[in-house]
Amino acid sequence: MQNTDLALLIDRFMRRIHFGLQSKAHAFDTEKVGPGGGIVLLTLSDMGTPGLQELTRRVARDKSQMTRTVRSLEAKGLVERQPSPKDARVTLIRLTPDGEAVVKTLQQVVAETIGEILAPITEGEEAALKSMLERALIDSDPT
Amino acid sequence: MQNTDLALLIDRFMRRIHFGLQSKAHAFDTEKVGPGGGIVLLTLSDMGTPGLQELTRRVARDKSQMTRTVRSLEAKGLVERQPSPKDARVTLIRLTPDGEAVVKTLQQVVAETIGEILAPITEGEEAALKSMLERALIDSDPT
DNA sequence: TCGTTAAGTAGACATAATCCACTAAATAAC
DNA sequence: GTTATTTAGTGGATTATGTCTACTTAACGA
Repeated sequence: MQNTDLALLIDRFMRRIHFGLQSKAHAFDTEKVGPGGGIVLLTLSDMGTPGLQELTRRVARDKSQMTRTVRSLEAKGLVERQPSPKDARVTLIRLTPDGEAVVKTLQQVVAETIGEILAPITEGEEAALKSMLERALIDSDPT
Repeated sequence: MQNTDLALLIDRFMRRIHFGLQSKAHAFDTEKVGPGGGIVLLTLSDMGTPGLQELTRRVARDKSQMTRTVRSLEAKGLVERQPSPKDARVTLIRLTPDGEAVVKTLQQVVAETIGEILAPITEGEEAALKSMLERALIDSDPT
């Protein structure tokens, strides 16, 4: 039941990834999207065309923060926003072609970085890890 | 090689933990230590009496940030600082009895929170998860 | 002893989190 | 149908974190 160390490990792991990416950032983050924007872009490529609220929940950020992040991405031409035809309250967000291109680069660099960190882990274990996280996160909507 | 989603999963997982803890914070964070301070306290209970630099590397933060965090914990009487007898440059940091007490509470709440999130995961898998993270983080000193 | 490296501190600035109040649209209650 | 009540999104204000640089003091190697 002593799961505290797991939290610490996960924290260190996240920071390790963050660090690895940052050390390469100058080489690929040409749009100066930053970690926050990067996660949003990657998540968008996963979700398609969500509303802002949906997106916010998925990445577990604050609404207003997400508004600002998306605006900044929009200003860079990486995402588009348009009102939903079904519900005039919601704004649908989607990657532009430029955004897609950035996502591709991001995916490569992220995969490479994680690959380095997970070098001592077998592929089977890695798959197991993904599976665990997916199950743990399914409908764990912390609203 | 498409490890991008793993990074996203890990990010969401961290945020999920963060969120879970925060929703309970008012009930247990009586010292208003915050997430940053909490991680430092837990790490200290793991390390014993490290120097500030050691501690900094372990939690992967910035030196100067750590100085401030530790100072604030010291002001709350949760940690003690004393110069190392071996090297006059280093300041050793250690939990006070009050700090230990806070750590116990933290450990309980963290374990509980993670337990909730990891409910769909078997104990065996959880152990495997820890083992993986430990191996991945061993001497991955991103200095 | 001198130059260099390491530990810690402090300042300044940028980014991100957090809280709260507000508008507008949808939906539920009568 | 008109009035509450949610829900989506925005904006402001404040605080917390991250990041970079510069500086002090001590250790250490030549």
